Amino acid sequence: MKNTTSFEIAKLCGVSRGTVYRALNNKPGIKPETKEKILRVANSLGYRPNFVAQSLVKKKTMTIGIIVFDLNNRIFSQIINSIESYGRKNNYFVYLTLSHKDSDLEKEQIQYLVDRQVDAIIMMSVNKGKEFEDFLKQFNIPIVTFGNKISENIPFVWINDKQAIKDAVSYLHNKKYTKIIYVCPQLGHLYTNENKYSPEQRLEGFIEALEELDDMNAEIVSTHDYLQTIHELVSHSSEKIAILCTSDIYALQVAKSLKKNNIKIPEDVGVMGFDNIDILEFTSPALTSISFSLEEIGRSLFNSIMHLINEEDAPKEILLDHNIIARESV
Amino acid sequence: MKNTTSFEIAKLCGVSRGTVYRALNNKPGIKPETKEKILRVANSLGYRPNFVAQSLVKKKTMTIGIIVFDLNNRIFSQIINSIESYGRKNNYFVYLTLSHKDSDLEKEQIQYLVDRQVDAIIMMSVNKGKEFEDFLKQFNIPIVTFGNKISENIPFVWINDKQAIKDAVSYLHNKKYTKIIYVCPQLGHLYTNENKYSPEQRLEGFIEALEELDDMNAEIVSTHDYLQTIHELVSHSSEKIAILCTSDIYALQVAKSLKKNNIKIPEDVGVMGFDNIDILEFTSPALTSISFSLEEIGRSLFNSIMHLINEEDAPKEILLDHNIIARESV
DNA sequence: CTGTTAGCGCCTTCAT
DNA sequence: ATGAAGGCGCTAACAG
Repeated sequence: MKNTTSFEIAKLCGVSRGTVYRALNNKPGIKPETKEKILRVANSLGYRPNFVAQSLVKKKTMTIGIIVFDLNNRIFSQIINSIESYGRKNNYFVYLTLSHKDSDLEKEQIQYLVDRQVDAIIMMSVNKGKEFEDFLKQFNIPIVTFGNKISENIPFVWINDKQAIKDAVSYLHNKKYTKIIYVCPQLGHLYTNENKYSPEQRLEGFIEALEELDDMNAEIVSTHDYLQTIHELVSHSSEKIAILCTSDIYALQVAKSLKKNNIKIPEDVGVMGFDNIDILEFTSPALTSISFSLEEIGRSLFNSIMHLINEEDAPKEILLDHNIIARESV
Repeated sequence: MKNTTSFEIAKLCGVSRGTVYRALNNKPGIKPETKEKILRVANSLGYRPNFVAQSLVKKKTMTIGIIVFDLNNRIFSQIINSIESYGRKNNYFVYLTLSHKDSDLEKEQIQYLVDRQVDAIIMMSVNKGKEFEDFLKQFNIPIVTFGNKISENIPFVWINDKQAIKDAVSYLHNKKYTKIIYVCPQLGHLYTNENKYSPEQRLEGFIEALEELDDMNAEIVSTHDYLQTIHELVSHSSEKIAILCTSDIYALQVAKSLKKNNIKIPEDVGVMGFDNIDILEFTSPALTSISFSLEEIGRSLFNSIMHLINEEDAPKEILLDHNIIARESV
């Protein structure tokens, strides 16, 4: 069963397609009676404009492409959830594509999104640097990023990672901890080209924070066997130690490992996470973490992308608020 | 900067668009030399076919619409993750749309997806029943569902909820529990039209399981203040009680509440969840739960939808395996 | 006010 | 082996 077209309505009403178009799109210059008749007929036929044809001629698809690593990370899900909601209210639909942290795949996905004429792209990218920026420039399409900044020239919405870690250190300092074990993903591999802007910023924040303190010792753990390393560090020390993790998943892992070794949190050692994922309250002890609003990040991303789509400027960097959610683990 | 079209290539090569088309699409009936030349020119111009134009004429957009409640539920994220992966390998893109459990919104989203000419829809629906089935039928578009079954006529991929709960009960029975408190969402409201197929199946499974056992007491808790209710049930009883929750979130909530009241798990009372979300191992005690592969559900959904798109039959019901992940809470 | 016409960029059939 | 022409369904400028 074919869809009815504006042409069929025209025939049925004994008018031209131009007139039908005017009626359907509230264009001026049409007699009220004919307009009404056309609308009535269109309605009775269940007429729906062909969106693809519209897109073709208008060169606008009312869709936004989103690229993230995957949906295992709750952060991505929640940001997408937020973008989708704002999108819907503005008649934008969302293409969801995953890069699986594969830089070639990511580029491929961008190419495909562009092929499909999306009006804009929102992404957290694996790629980075000038070359990638040029790659993006060639498409001449609005792009907004989050999490990992690509360059100063591409709008970026996130939190102030550096300050967040500084705040965490200061929080721990106030709690009289004398040593912080900082747990983060591996950085600075020369052989990888992965964009690790966010973790890098956090590490910088950590180092800067330490420089401002003279009564705080520190250790940075980023190896694969970090649990083992931490265990050793904790065992052979008489200091008051806090373990500051750059993601809640690390923190949960650490807490589990400590408990298994009968090390008490927070009595023996403190643990702090980052992201404030939704189940922290269910662990015991409940984990202290750094929180920020993913809903707001989504809103801000959408906001910026709308500006760009409308050929207005968008801020090159928007850093939203974060705050420490104090629970029992530290 | 405009995109190059096949027409421009034609001009540059001094051939017609038809010939360009043949070259670009590996169609027979073209001299190798001209083909090569066209391809070379196309390549040097960075030619990319206009996907929208293609969709218009082919009446195929190579996109699948997905509708779920929202992305707060990890289950949805993971299923979508899976579908996206299979989709990508087959050149399908995914429109992600959320219904927020709003039945009108869900219908609207379906309409919009159809307007955008998606090739198929995969969804977990809020709507149900004959009327909704007819609503869907009118679009004449491949649809596959999961989680909540709409009707016997619309393909459905999920697990055997009923059997899963039966297995859980039998597992608890073997563990010598004499009473089960079953925690589930509110069901059977006459004034709501929400599709609660999955929770209903689970409840039926629970009731059937009980009927087969004569040494098992039970209590069903589905009120909003279930934590309070449970607390009372647990306090005033000398039986060996297990609390069987139809979702891990309930189970976590219950466990937290019990711990707060100094009731020990599993010594004083057992707790069991459903879904086996990824952080159960981090709680203490680690929660026993019912697990099933969301990756497989995604794969199966995609598989069925491909069959339907290719106008082949797809099974009306596919129930994948589940199994109990024994941890410490029961 | 309404009709005509020419695209958008691609696919497809029919001639040559 | 190639070209010409019509069509997908809608938009938009121009006539009348």
